[in-house]
Amino acid sequence: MLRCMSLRIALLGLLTVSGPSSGYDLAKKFETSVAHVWQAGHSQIYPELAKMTADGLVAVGAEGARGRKIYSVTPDGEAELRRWLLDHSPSTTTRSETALQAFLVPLLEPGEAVAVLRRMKTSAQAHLAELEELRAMREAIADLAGRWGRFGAYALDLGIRQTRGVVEWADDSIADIERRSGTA
Amino acid sequence: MLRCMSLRIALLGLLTVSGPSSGYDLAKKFETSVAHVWQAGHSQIYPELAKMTADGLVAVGAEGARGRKIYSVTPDGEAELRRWLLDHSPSTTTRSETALQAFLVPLLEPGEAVAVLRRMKTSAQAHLAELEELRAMREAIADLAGRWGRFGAYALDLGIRQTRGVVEWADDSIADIERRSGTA
DNA sequence: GATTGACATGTCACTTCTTACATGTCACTT
DNA sequence: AAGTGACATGTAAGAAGTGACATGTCAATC
Repeated sequence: MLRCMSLRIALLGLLTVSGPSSGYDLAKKFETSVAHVWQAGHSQIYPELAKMTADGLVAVGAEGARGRKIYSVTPDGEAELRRWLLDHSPSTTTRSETALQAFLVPLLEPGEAVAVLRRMKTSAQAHLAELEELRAMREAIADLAGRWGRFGAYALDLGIRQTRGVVEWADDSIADIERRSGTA
Repeated sequence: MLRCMSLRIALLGLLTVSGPSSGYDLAKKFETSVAHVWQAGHSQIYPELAKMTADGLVAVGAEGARGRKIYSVTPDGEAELRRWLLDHSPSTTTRSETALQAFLVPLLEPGEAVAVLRRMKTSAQAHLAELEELRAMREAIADLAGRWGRFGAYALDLGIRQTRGVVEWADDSIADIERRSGTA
């Protein structure tokens, strides 16, 4: 019954920091920023912007070259975003394939389980490197990119900590399995 | 084009450790175990079990009292589960309302941002207490519940670490915002 | 002048997920 | 005998999300 707001909130936030932008621009910026915390493709973004326009949260200003529609956040949209951030307790329902593999891994033989955990560690390390590079780039251009301020910075920090946590967890779990299977 | 397997994998895993069970039993056990990593209700579980039966991954043995259908994992089902664990690299697409709030929080005034982060910390602490109690209970009955072995234990450990990470992150972020707004 | 490729916006079919509704069984109480 | 409540299995409508397809613009190259 209650509409899931996350996508529209993400778009409102992105549009707020970007200033007036086309759907195309938003979709591009989306995949290198907000997509790290809320995945969505252009086939979801375009219809959502249309609905948000109908609901008065954003408005189309000028229509630029090549049929670009330039969206801006309306006062209603700003209020909606603020309300969601201030009043909405985020739902905790999880759906993570990584966590599911972690859950099920004891069903395998110790050797196989260790192999799976090693793969998980490797991909977490790769992800970590990506995020750390992103943060390094952000810090390097911090003075130039004042426009964005700390937008996304705390989430990036959280992502880095969580991913480091996965690497450490994988190490400890591998050690645990080897200890248990060695003594068994 | 490629089917999302997570729900059927979760059910195969649960059915493997539970032994032959009814859909009802599976749904009950699901919500206190696998649901922590992959949320699903009975209205998704019953149809999925039917599809899995059609695909030969599980089979209905006896039909017990009150129309209970007792499912078991078939050799094909076991193979499917093993294959997914061994060969499938989990997709990394995230969709977390908490992380989205973390992302957008710099759009608020410092005071408001701190309030939001405090709320996030509180709910993370509550979640942490829940998970730690779950682990304490598991350890207490470890000898009796040999049936389940380490099933779910590594995921629980990961969840506890991640949730502790959120608490620490919230503390550090609050301190960061207060420092920045104090000197500004 | 034709082709290529980035720009730009959308739709469509399909799967997945959520909430609420619907139906019936059986044990135990009153 | 009737009622309550846990047991047990489903369906249905609609929202959300995915991947592929469709269409057209414009600038630069060949």
